[in-house]
Amino acid sequence: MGVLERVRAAPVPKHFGAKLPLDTIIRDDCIAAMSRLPDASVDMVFADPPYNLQLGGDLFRPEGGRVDAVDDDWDKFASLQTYDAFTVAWLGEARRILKPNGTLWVIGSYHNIFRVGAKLQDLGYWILNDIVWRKANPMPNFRGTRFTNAHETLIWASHSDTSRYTFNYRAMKTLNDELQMRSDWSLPICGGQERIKRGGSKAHPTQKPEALLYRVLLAATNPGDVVLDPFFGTGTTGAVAKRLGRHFIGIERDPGYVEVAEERIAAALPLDESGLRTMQSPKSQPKVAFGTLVETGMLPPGSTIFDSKRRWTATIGADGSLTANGTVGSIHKLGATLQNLPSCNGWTFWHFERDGAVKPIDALRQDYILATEP
Amino acid sequence: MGVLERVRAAPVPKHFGAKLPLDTIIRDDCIAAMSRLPDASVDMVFADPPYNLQLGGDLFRPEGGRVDAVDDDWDKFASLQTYDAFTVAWLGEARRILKPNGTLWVIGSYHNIFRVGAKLQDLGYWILNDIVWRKANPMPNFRGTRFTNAHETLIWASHSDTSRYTFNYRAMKTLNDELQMRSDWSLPICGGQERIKRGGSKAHPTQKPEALLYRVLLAATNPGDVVLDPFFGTGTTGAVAKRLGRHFIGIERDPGYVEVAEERIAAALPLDESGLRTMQSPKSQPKVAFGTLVETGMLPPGSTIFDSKRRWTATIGADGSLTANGTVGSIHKLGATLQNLPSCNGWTFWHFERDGAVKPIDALRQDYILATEP
DNA sequence: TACAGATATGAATCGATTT
DNA sequence: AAAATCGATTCATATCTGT
Repeated sequence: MGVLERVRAAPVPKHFGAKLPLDTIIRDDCIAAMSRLPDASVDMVFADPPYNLQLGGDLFRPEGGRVDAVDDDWDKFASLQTYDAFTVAWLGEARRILKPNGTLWVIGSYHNIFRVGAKLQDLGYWILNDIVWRKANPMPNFRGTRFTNAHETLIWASHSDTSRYTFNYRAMKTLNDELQMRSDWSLPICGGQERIKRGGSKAHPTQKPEALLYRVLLAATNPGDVVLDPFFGTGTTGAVAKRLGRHFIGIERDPGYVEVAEERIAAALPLDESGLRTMQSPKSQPKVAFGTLVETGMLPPGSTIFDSKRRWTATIGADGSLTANGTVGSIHKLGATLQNLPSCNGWTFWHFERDGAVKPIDALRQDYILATEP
Repeated sequence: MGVLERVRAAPVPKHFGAKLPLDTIIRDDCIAAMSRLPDASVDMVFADPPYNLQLGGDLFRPEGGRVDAVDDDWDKFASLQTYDAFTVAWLGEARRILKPNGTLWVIGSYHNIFRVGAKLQDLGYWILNDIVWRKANPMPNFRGTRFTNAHETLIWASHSDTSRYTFNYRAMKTLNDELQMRSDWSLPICGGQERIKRGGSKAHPTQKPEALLYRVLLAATNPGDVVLDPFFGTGTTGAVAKRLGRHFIGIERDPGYVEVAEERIAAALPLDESGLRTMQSPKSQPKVAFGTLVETGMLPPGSTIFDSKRRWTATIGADGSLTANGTVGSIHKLGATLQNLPSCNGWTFWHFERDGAVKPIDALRQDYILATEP
């Protein structure tokens, strides 16, 4: 039940046999290392495999800086077929090692997650949920060419469709202020003090936040369970497992990452109550944009709104823009421009009419929030 | 350009030839109907394919690839392969019909979206974003055995990786209160007045909200574009396309759904010009050369401009060239050279002073455009 | 010290047009 | 076809710098 206080890179025996190398990092290729682990021996596999991003040339920020992109060799694959073969290989070994009632978690982005999801279904895994990690602070789309890529996807799957898997429903509900935990999780990306640095720059290009692993392990393992992470990196899974009283087995090929992970896990302490609280996601009320009221037909495009004294009337555009006196802008900006003020709260400035009554458009926003809140 | 006021189910000719059956519903199997549409003829395909993996039909039984093992999984694997064959069939036809610069949207859940995503990558589509439709009011998980399934996933993909697709960046930014639109969209599920009923119960089990299609069509089509929906159902795509001044082609096998869709689209009101207007990106504004501002005396030759921090000052030449520190170049090139950057937007980099206020020279360009617009 | 302002950065499949 | 040129584009958070 106890988790080791110290962790060392394990030697590499031919077989681990029935004895699992608990709370150690195996420094080896993930498939080779997995092949030496016994059947049906771990309770969970958490995997953060390479995404195969296929990035092109450099990307520059509007102010001139260069984006420090993932250009590591471990993320490069010759083709989609090569990536698929790699995926089937590690997913297959993981399923063999997983207990019949164990579950698999994989995280990915649109570059790879569809391939991973299809292959794990092919192998007989049974998908329980797909989880959206909604990033509170993603990198913007600098070129204005697509939607801001603001989330990653996790797949949660059991060994098979008959598995009696662990799901700590009550813990999740408590964690979510007495509401059922949903399939979309809002969490910040890993930064600040938590982000590990070496020589002034990030130790790993894709370090995951501990809050993410915290929720995964709390939801789907029990204390004392064994979690295998075949793409251990700098050991987020190991650090959180130790904090939560779960065992881990890490596999990592890169000696530099292993070294960082060893130090990190050795320093990790079981969380006390105060620590737990800080790891929970801030309850961020989703903001309602004016455009949402337009999309949902509460204020249809082409209709008009006006200020309380009807000095100005504005026509609503399909994108939620306003036009008045030949000027176009958002509800806030146009209100400021017309009044010749530096700023203006459009929600209280603009009004609409329903059944003879004139109300600020903010009332519609309140209606929307009330109608859509759980 | 105009969208038909009335819509009828189209007869089923052998071929549509070069003439598209615009703003009609083809009452037929989706793949049969698609096979009669010409190559490279539509701007967008929006598809909400069946999620049910237990497709009984023998139409797409994988040939030859019999599964030898006789166990409980046989049915499951057979149905996965059947679903894949169906997916490849309709995705392939859709790609043939799509213009080279057209885009595909598919919506699905974890049951099918990974298979669809993998197959569309295999076929050469290029994924631009995966979009999470975060349901504001999802159905709870009554048994408490999983996370509340509170989202669905859309994939947005272009015909190929070299496509020059449509993305109305500015309209999306306006719609989202002047912040870049992200890849996660919070929208309510379809209910209330919008949910179509027949005989007291819902006319279609998975009717999508119009707000979802509204955002999709506003983001990735232009007025007058043609949208093909091969799984038309009760015609949400058609209703929104008509409202937004886009053309649609619907394909639906079920006569009951076709009937509902016909009535619904006939009742939909198209927006007039004022409602259709969206904020334009500077890209589509009339181009103004820097030299024009010099010629018109807004920035006379010999006067100086500088960056916001006044680290560099440049003198304007008679031809609109700039000179600073003995270097000559365009507003963009000199800005890049001085900062030692690969590129620079001179319009926002260089500033001028008027009445004590410092403004970017782009403000002058806006003044010029406003003054000279008809 | 406190606060304001400037700077740095995160899994990114992130042009278009003319010569 | 390749190269040069034109020109459009960023949000949230953490840390550093200067007053």
